Amino acid sequence: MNDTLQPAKPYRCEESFIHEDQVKIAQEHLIDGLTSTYLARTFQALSDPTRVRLISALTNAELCVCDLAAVLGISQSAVSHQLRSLRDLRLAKSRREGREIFYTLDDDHIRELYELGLKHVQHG
Amino acid sequence: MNDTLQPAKPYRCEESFIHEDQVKIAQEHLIDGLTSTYLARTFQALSDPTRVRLISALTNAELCVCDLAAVLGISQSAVSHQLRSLRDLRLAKSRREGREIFYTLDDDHIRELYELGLKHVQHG
DNA sequence: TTAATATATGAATGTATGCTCATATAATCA
DNA sequence: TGATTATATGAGCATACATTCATATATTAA
Repeated sequence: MNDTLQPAKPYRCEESFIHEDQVKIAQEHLIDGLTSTYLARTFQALSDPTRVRLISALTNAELCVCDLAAVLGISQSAVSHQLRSLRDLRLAKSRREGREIFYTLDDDHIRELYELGLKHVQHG
Repeated sequence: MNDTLQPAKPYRCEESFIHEDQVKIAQEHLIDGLTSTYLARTFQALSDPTRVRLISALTNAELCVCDLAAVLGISQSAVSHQLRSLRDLRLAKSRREGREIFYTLDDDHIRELYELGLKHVQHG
């Protein structure tokens, strides 16, 4: 039959990739939905000024909730809520001593992430 | 006069720091409000699954909007909106070629941040 | 046991954000 | 020029989130 009767549809984006080679590379590095969700959550934990300040305060010291609130100048409740986020996402961990609870960064990845981000901000 | 008539107020959190030494260290590392805002915004750019996937696709390839949409399997409009966020926050940059616009990561800090975050997620 | 203190948490509220839909802009092609 | 294609963007909507307020839990002191 005559293939030309139905003109080939234009090489449009919705139907096929335009730049096959680059797309191939991109597909190899593309992360899946679940990984992207977890990764996004990690960065999300650092996406608030208050939490970033908490991280900065904890980079080299172990502090109780009360002192963290005082250092940042915000309410105890607000600090507690944010610390919970940091704890849930394994960015910070806590230790009880009597009626106080002391917080530190969970591991060195966090400090590295924080410092790398800071470098980016201060460099631009 | 007798100092004991007015009992010294308890060493409460609202009035003074409890752990002076740790507080001092924390204060030295505490970042100011403006810096924390900028830093938080940078992380915020990475705090969404779609944007993280865009970053992952761009780690080793330069892609046009259309191919990015196809690779991620989402609408062109959604991609454009997210690319704008990435551009505004200097995580990605664009280059026009005819009617196509190609995106790449803005600099190596971004790739490093992404890879460090990924390491954290995959390690836990 | 009662009071005081440190921390956590649920509800409410205002604000931000991500997507979709429709449309605008910009570049190429016929 | 008019049609097509690639990308950008504004409005609208539904959802998520950060803070505050009130209150609960847990530990120590009296």
